Amino acid sequence: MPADAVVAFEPRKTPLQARSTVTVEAISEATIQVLLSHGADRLTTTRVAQRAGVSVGTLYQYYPNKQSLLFAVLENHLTHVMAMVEAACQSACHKPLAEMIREMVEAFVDAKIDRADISVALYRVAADVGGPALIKRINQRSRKTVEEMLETATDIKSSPDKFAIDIMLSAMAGAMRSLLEAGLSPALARKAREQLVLLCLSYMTAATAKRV
Amino acid sequence: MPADAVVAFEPRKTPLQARSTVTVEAISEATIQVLLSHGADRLTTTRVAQRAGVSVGTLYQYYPNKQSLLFAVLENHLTHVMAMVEAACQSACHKPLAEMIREMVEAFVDAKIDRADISVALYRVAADVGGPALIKRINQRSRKTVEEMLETATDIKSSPDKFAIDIMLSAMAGAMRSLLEAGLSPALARKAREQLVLLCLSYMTAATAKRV
DNA sequence: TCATTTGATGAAGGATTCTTCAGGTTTGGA
DNA sequence: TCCAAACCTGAAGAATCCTTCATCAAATGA
Repeated sequence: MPADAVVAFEPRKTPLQARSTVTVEAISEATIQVLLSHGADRLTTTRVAQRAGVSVGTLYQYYPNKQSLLFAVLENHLTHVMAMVEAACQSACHKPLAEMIREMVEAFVDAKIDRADISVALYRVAADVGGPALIKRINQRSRKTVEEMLETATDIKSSPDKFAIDIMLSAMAGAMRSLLEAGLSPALARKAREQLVLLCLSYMTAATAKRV
Repeated sequence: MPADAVVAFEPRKTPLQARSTVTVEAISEATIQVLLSHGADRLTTTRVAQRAGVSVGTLYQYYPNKQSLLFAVLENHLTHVMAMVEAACQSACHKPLAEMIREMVEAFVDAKIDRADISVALYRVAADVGGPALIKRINQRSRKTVEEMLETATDIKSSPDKFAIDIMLSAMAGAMRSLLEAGLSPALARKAREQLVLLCLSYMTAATAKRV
């Protein structure tokens, strides 16, 4: 394969019969299982197919290559976490800054902890081809969501600039990553929530104050 | 290779003659070059050797395997960044909190920006076997360094707990990573320094206040 | 029922890459 | 000068893994 080969990520074929719907579901689930039990670098298409109870050929009928498989799982996870955050941002509109931040951060932390093992497994996948671009998209969308929420805050005159929001979100995600990778007991999880809220809130407060 | 095989990271043999000293230096440098030009997943031992102007066999005389090669480069980078941070912490002892944080954060940001390309290339290496353990060690040492510095602060009664420091450091590193991966222009670099200082300082201030 | 479409199989091709080792070259000291 | 140790070479072994395709099985609908 040439160095600059273009890799397709889109599914090759969409299931029509009920039978194949079950199959793609099984493959998707098996991908996560193998990711958890063997790790990203020892995940092979044959192993995934075996775990899903189908043959490799079947796998390649729905995913053009191995990367598209991992990409699909990563996209699914990120989309899910982001949906949680978006919902929190929706419900926190027109409230004071402190409540906004708390709801948003807690939604993020809870979503991550809820799928801690998958999160950890996917941190390696995220570095693969396609991952960075996807993350960039998700980041931009997250930034926009938070930005729009902050504009409705009842107790600040002007919301912080885009750059500050980016910093906050990446700091939050980075700290969370470190915590997850270190292994997070339920006891620490509560503390983590609290501290991450404090981190984001104190920064947002400071960043906002500067512009009033 | 069995799933739980133990991989050696230590150099296989230490150079005695001047000739071989040059060789290992060339191999180490070539590893970085290949990392930058081809990326972590397209780095092969043959390519590194070729770039270094030696044969593969020579490479394997000093590094027991490919991973130890990458491990060495990663360790070198992390150690360098950490030395910068430690120096800053040293010189910031017995000063007010705000100055401490500023010096520490700026040292970190500058060190990272100074080797931005290597940093980005190594983020993928860091996820490989051996990386997590190394990072854990570095994190602990960083935490200790910052902790000791904070205890000499002239304007706070009690320093924040370990957990809060961990959060701050991982948030700082996470935000920096995101910035580096997005590509950081010199203009943005200044803004990043400033904002990361604000992030860490506002959090430390808040975390400290709670315990006084 | 039966033809057509959809789905599944898995051995084998093809490509990549790590690592070794038998044999050669260079160095440094006696 | 000469030898032993250090150093270097690179073709080949060995292992792994992605992906295809000829072939078979199942489902759909007319």
